[in-house]
Amino acid sequence: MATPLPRDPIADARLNWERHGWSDVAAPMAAITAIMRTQQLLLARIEGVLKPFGLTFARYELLALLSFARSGALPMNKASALLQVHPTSVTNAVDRLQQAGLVLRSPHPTDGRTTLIELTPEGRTLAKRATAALNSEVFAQSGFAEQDVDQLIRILGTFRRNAGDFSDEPARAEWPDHH
Amino acid sequence: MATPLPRDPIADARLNWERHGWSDVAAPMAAITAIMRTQQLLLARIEGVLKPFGLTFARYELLALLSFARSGALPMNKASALLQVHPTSVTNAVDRLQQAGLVLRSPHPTDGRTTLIELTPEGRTLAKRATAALNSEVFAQSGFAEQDVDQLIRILGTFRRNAGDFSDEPARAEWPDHH
DNA sequence: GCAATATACTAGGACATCCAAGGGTTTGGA
DNA sequence: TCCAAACCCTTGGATGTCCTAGTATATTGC
Repeated sequence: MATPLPRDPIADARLNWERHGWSDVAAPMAAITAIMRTQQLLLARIEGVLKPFGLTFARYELLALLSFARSGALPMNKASALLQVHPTSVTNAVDRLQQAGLVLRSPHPTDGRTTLIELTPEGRTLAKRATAALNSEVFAQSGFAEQDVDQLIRILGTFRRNAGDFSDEPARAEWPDHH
Repeated sequence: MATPLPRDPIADARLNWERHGWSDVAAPMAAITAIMRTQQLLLARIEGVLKPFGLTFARYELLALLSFARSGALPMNKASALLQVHPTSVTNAVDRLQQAGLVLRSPHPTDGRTTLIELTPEGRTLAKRATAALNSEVFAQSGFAEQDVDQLIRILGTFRRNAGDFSDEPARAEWPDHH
């Protein structure tokens, strides 16, 4: 990480927007830019913690998702939907996790199109250890005040719902589409 | 964008964290995951608007930065610092912008190590048009309530300062002043 | 003044993401 | 029944980000 800048570049961008007569959108521009930059900082922090485990964030997310599935296995398209990434990104992650012996592919019992991703014992162990590391080194020291965490969850939750990520109301339980 | 999920996957992840006895870090985990996902959604929206201009967000950011520099030119290392990306990312962006005739490289008048990035007239025009599009199609319809925008700017600003992005005090001080 | 150190940019490689396209499997309507 | 449409996964290509290393230029210190 380089030396801190003397001034906040996003605050400066906001001033530039206002100076050019775009005051009406200067604040949302600043908020959105701040989200982009914060994501970059958080991702770097997370990847730093995962590196000793030979994992990237994308691979960790898949591993963690599998570890929470009761059977330890999920169809690839389901993983793609839950992680909200493109199917090819899941293919990529599975390729590498499989090469590392952390997951394996198995055919779906009834649907010949579908491939199941299955956690190996090594994969389950590594997921546990990596989660413990993230919990203590990132999430427990997130850098956000407690009430700000709640604000973020609320604000970004509303945004994501409006963006079409999901459709439920806050707090309910049901598992859909068991085929 | 696929069909909305019936349930919020991040809220589910939070429940999983709590069920495994990690309640103390479940909320920060959810907040951080939400930031990652929100960034992904916003980036996709922005890139969609910029695509007709032949720009990506990375190239647009550089173009916009140059357009706010009085001389329309910046040293590459300065651009790297202000955009807070790795120098090689700037090299990459400049390569492509130069190929498109939007910027050009010129030697620094006094420092032989430094290369200046200069906006061409075409680059300046395109920056204006792209900014207008982003303002009306993204920032003016950000999907955040007005007071939530302020919250985001405050929360993420504090985070970025603590993370070492910059060192100045907030522009509009609500805290006791010390001059 | 000259060598050692620091700084600036670029080349090459690893990863991740998306899109477009292709081949196999299933489903559903004529 | 049967073929077209829908669905699932993978391959190949484009982009962006970072890291490491290498080259060139400046600055510093003796």
